[in-house]
Amino acid sequence: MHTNKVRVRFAPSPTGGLHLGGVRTVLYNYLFARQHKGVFIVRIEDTDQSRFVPGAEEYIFNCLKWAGLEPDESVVQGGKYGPYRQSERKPLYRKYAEQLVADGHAYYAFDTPEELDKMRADFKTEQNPSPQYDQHIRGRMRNSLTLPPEEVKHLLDSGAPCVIRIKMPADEVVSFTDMIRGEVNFNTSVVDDKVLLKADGMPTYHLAVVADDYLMEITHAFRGEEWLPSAPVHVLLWKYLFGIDKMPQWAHLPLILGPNGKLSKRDGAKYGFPVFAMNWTDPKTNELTEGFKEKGFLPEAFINMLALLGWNDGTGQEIFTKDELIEKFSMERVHSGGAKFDYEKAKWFNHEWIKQSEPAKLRQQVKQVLAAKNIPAADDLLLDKVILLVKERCHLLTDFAEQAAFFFVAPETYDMDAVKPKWNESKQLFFTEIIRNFELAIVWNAPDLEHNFKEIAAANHLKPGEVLLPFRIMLVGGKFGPHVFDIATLLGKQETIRRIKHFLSLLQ
RNA sequence: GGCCCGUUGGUCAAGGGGUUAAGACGCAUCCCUUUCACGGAUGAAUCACGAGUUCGAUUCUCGUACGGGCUACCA
Repeated sequence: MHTNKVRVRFAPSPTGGLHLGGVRTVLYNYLFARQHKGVFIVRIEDTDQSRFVPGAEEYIFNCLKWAGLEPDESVVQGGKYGPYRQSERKPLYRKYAEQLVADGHAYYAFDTPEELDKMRADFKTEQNPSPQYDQHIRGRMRNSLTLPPEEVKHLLDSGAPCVIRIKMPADEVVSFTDMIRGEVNFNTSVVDDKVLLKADGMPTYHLAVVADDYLMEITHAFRGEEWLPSAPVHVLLWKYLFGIDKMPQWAHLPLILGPNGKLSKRDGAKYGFPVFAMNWTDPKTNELTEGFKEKGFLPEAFINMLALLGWNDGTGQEIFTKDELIEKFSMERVHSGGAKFDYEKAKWFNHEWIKQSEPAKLRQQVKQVLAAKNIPAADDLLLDKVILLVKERCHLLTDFAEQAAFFFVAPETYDMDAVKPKWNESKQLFFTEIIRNFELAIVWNAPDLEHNFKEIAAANHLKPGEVLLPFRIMLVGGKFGPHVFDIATLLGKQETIRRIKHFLSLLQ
């Protein structure tokens, strides 16, 4: 049954938007799997039924699809290790928990939520603000370790609500080797008796992750650093249940920090930059949180940026294609320290990707951006030329709306302040002459246009600079855009003349 | 509070006993460009602090400080 094939998994709980850190975990899983010709699995961790959020699961897969990080096995792709949704695996877990009880590594606990609250309140001191259900406390609680066997049997038989807790050893050192951090040690004396199986029969993450990683033959397990403190529980579970030699290799990824510590789903919209891969609408509040996709990011750039957030190949190279990442990524070169997310740098990555993309590659996305602003761009040939001309000044795909619009529709407003104060009779004459000259033009290209333009300017005793800016405003509406003669070329003879005439009429 | 993880410029970071301590983002100035960008150039770090090991520590060890995470019948 066991193979040597690399099998990794991303195990999200479908409770809301998929944020940066989640996508990066997916990415590292994906890259690792591809590099080792292994299998990438997505397993849905939906054991907490109270946190079910409709649509969240589908949303996650949409994000993965957009990012180009689709799994080989999952609820969508299927596979031989299913079901891939833990809620559908519910019957599998109980036997492992019971086995642990039978082996003396776990016990039944009958404490009610109220009793647990009371315990926490009673034992709370300044020295110990959050008392745990651990070896010091379990002797005072209602569980199969403290209750007489007959009573335990009675409670069990009568179906009294009960959980199964791991019985942490009194004083053992649990250690394992993390692929990023090296050897990590914990003393079991300070780890609490985590619940393994909940009263509703569902496993907690702790039991589920171990059982499913075993059942799905996971060879390498990557997750966020926030899981490090509970790693000893998982290591012990592996030891008790399946043998430590079968345990996957762990890598605890450094956290991606926001301005105030760990990025959280809750604060999704409050940072001034996106944290989710794609737009997420909370089904309860109907609140929309903007995603990187909708903000105007290219998936290639998004992935590239995420890969470099915590990893680099040591050469200084920053722009990587997905294939390059697959080839060069290594878990050993992942940083151990958390990284503060820098939105400016993220935009730089996107800019780089836009600049080096062929117009045809950007065409559909740019079309969508323009369509959203009701700007028609049906002519692909024209659109491609426009994209080529303006892409270097677009950091986000949405920037194309401003940078490309005037090629398709005449400006609605003009920066009059840049023209009017310096307008005079000779400029007026110059542009009427330009119109005549353009109307007679047989060839229509940038060099000839520029040549004629400057020659006429000289004949009118005008410096080119005096009339270049007004000309730009006439065509574009503002002080921006590519070289003005390139714009006129693409606009075409009729439209260029039309815009000059129109602007001249506005000046009257 | 306890436990765990971290700490090289504002941010991402290379380097892991002897270096002028890379590079990128951002910022500033300049060049190019009679718009805006692109491109190019230049500028900015006593490697958190204190001990120790050493001929020599940014690099190794230990403390301290600071930052972060965890401390639920959530993941």
